[in-house]
Amino acid sequence: MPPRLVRKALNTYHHGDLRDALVQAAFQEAERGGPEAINISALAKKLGVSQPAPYRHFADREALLQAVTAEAFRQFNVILRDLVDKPSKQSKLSRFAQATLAFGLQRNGIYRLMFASRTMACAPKGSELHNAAMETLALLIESLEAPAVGLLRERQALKIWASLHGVVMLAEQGLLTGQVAGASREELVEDIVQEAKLALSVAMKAAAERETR
Amino acid sequence: MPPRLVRKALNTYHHGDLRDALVQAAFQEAERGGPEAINISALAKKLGVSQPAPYRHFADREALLQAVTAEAFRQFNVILRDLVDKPSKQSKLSRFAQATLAFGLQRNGIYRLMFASRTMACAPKGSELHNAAMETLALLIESLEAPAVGLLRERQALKIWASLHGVVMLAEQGLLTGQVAGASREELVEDIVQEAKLALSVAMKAAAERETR
DNA sequence: TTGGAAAAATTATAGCATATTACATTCGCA
DNA sequence: TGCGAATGTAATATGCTATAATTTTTCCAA
Repeated sequence: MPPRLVRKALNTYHHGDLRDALVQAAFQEAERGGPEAINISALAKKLGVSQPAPYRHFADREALLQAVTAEAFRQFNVILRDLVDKPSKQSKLSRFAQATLAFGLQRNGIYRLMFASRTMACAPKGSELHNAAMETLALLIESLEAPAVGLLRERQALKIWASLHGVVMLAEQGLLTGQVAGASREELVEDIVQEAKLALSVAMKAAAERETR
Repeated sequence: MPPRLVRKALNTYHHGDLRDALVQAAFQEAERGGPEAINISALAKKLGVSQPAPYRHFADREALLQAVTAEAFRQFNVILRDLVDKPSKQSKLSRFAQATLAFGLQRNGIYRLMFASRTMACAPKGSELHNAAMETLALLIESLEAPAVGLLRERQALKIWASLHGVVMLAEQGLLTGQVAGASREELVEDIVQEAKLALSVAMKAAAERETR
């Protein structure tokens, strides 16, 4: 992809790079109020163009949401990649998990766009969006730091992913009762990490025994 | 609650029981297309009343969604209650978990209304809606069939709830890759159940040892 | 260098959904 | 029976998505 040239808007008739500006502005809105907060008309006004102008760049609202979601995954994956690569006392998995929790809670509008909107559900399997999400999963699998034995790693990763996602969603819905049964949400996530590690090592051992038998 | 009298609509000016009819009709729509599919105007037309009529019974769209969501939780809790009480070979927890998965996938529109919409997130703590959700959690805790030791049970229940919710959501978003890493979604859920039982018993044993020390 | 097609805006407008206001009808009880 | 509360209607405002027809700008090829 060649870098998009940002042209100056001298005459204001042509914006310069409306497409990118729309994605950025929509991202901000979603950060505040989630997917519902993305409003084509409002964005157009904010960027100083007429209401129909955005439709030059996106077929419809959903197409804009897709672009914003893809951008969100890109940012999220960069955060996770840095975190997984960084040396640390804690395990990679623990860092991945805590970062997901933090992202899900602090940037919940964006998180919902990524994991709880129709946009993702409608993204077909080979799409850029779906691939971006699979990249997140790949990072999780990597952070397990376990050898590939059948599909044990992948399967465990999916369970962890589901657990983390569930914690974020339930917390945001106010269904994780205030004290989270005597622990913070971070402790709950740490629990999940430890249980998962245990389960994975047990499963690996069992697989190894089946092998030698 | 006294049973609501259903009056016959003779003159068609007064519907008879528009409030209830709206909730039922909205429920059907949500079952098909999720929360987004609930459309006040369309419901009014379907029920043969004018567009503003629904507003006699619900302050706004969100109020109707709340009523539908409460109804959904009631139905879900009845299903779970029957299942948990019914004698069976499988454990109560396993039945609870599989039923949640089945409900979440087969009646996904309703499920999203209950667990992935702004409606629940906005329900304050003492509200009917929040209480209905807490009743679901209580059923899960009961299905653990474990003695109360501190808040271990409750904490484990929250983790299981999160996992199940995560599996449903990821599956619906197409993020549980086709084969679910070599297993069906049901097997994945059974994994979760077994891991959780193990973790709970380990935690209980540890707690008991701390006690006697 | 310029002329014309493509790209990127604009104005105007249609359509739909939520919601409010003012008015009409029916119900049920004193 | 008659009056107030409940429930409905008609008319309308507002806001958002989206399209059509038109205008302005860009940029490339002759």
